[in-house]
Amino acid sequence: MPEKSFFQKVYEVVAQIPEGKVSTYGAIAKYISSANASRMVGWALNKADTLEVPAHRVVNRIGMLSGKYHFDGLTLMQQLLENEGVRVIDNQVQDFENVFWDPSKELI
DNA sequence: GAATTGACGTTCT
DNA sequence: AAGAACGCCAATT
Repeated sequence: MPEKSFFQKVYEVVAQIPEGKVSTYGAIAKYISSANASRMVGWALNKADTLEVPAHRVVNRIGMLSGKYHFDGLTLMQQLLENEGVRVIDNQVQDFENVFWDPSKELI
């Protein structure tokens, strides 16, 4: 087995984000490659469309649902988060610090 | 096969 | 303080 690719690591981390919590592209990217390869995280999630990856739990650093346009509906991402207990108003996560899930701290 | 792009973030000017 | 440029890895054209 070759080493896990960047994408595969992204899937692992994102898949472990607990309900009611969200993470950021930068945090995940930094946790994986120790560099701000945040764009690749977005790419990975774009390809992860078919996979069972909670891409809706990943937002940008300001807690904004920047990738909501990649979901079926314009409010699907927001609805998914609200369904998990995350308050989202106008494509922005409320209490972002409170629901922020840092892989480098929470994940082993 | 080379150039461009892509759900972002940091750094330089 | 605000805006522009660069960096990261992989995929698409």
